[in-house]
Amino acid sequence: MRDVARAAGVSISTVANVLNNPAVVADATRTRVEEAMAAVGFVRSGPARQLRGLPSRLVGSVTLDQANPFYAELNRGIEDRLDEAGCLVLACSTDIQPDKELRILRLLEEQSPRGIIVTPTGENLEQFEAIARRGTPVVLLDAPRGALDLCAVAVDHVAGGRLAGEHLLGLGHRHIAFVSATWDVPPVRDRLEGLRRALGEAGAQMPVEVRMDQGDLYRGTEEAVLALLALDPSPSAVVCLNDVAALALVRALERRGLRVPADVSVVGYDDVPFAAHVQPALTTVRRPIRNLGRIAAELLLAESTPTHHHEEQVFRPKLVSRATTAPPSSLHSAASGRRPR
Amino acid sequence: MRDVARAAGVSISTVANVLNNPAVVADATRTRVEEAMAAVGFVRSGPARQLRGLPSRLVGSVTLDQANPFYAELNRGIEDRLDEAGCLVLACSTDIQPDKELRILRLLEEQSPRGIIVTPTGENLEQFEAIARRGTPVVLLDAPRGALDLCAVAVDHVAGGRLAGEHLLGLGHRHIAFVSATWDVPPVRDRLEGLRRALGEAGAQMPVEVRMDQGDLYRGTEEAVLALLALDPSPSAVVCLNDVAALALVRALERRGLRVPADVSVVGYDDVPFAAHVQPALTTVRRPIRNLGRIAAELLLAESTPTHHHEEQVFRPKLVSRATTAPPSSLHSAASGRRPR
DNA sequence: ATGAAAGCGCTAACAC
DNA sequence: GTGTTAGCGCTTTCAT
Repeated sequence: MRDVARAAGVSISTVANVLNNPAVVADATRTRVEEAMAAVGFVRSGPARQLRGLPSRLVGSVTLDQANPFYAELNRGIEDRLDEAGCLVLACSTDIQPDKELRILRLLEEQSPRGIIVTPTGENLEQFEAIARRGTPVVLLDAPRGALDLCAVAVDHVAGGRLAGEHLLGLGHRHIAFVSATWDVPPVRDRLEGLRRALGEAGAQMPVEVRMDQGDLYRGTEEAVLALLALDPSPSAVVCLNDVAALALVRALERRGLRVPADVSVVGYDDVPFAAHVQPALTTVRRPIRNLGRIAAELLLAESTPTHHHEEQVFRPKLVSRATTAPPSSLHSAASGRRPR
Repeated sequence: MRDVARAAGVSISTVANVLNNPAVVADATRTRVEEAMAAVGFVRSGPARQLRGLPSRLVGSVTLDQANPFYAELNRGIEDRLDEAGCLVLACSTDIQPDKELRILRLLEEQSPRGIIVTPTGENLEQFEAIARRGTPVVLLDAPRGALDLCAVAVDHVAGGRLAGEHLLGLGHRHIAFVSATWDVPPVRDRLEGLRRALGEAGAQMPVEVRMDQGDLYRGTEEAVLALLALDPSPSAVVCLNDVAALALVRALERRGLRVPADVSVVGYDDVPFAAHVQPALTTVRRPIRNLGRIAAELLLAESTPTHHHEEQVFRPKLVSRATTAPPSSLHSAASGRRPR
């Protein structure tokens, strides 16, 4: 700004005025200053403005893994809304490691961003309240607000799990397994809980949980399939924690000679973009991914309005029936205690 | 820092010393200051540090669309390398709109980030040199360095297109189409160019280009398939600009009763994570996506070393032969001028 | 309509 | 070992 002022032969505050209050500046002066800005290649300093207390244009988005199709899509929703407000997304992945999450949150907080949208890795949600108290608004994603003094956008995963269960029950399945991951996270536990409730209320057998190592998608799914087949009675259907796992599982099942859905039904979760385009197309529990992101960004932006009250938006997922589910094979329904080979 | 100093009964510079030069501070004082920091809930101000000229911890990543599996994966590679250096990624999408790209670049530059990694939407690469001249290092991704005074990580897409062509020629295909998008971007043009060269050298018929509207994946692919079928001779194989398009095309082909690869072969591009897991698994031209991101981040970080020289890293893609390609059906090879119904 | 001056939170060079 | 001070680029109040 000093350079611009000198080049235009005016004071620094006049330059400031053409920037922040152009109406107050004489037309001739303004033009001169604008030309000077172009000539000098002037770029306003965000950090300096922030130091003066103006709102930051940065928003943190902390997800479990931005490469995962679900979070990639979510971040895009966040970006779209923030872009409308002239803000930028800081995309971070925790890999479900609480210490990495902590480190990232600290780093983010140091940038004094406009706020942070976070998908927590664990149960310890107080740390987010602490961040908010220190002055950086936090909105929780995929975590219930509970008693917290924060905004949240949540999905009723218990209802989602129930939806998956009821769909399979309706098709006649009685032995249903749940494939989870080696790590644990409340949204996944809730899906299993919902499935449990659906099966319990129908008097069906409780779901067996098989954990799949997603670190090595290939070996992990092979082992999960073996574990599934080793069950007695072997399940006629399996609900997966998400679509990525479901797709991998379908392939592993097929490699072992089992047909989906003829021999085993599979239901995914999320309805990520590829779910409708794989073969067979995934039956899945849909949540409006991009919109989740938009709403989270919306709540975050609203935090800076004077009359703001914290708010929770809860989404109810829907079942999308496609081609990976069907009634159980005669083998399963005729002799449910028998294991097909 | 003032609050911390007061709480610890020391001066501000002592607080600064425990932060930046802890060795020089007496143990007792240091502990006292550290306790005060915890009590006050002290968070260092990034903006203030930057104002003092210290390196920023922010790096911009400007891609065509961060929700696209290719860029999601790329950003993860960038994030992984930056994380090691304590830096954060600002993930932006241009949607291939030059004006949006310009706006985002400006916004990014205002944050005075450590640098910007950009996948350009167009041919006008001088703007990036201008940004670099103004002090924000830029590394080009998926664009050739050319005569530019910038770092770049590029992929030899001409070689990639050629690979796809040679693979299909080797299987016996002579009539090959190329599916591009409604927009144009140099990396895609290069793939077509490579394909052209391969076919030309083999004396095969030049590829026909069919543009697919990716805005509406469903209708876009339907129309693309119709256009493909309307060709005379109808192609026995098609090369797609990327894996997302390839997957959609395979599905649309199947909906029209054509089998892949029995009736038509399809080759994708990129080898995104799902490519190996769809059915039939995509034959594709692979580039090391995550690594591309890592290297780009690496080059960017290296810009701040004193002895830095701009550098270009060129990657040569590889063909991954999977299940969407096979020799042409007898129909095609017997009567190449005839169109199957 | 334009300019002078203070201060945001921090760092670094220097004095004590 | 600890404190004093100047200044990074900007905004804003107040004077002219």
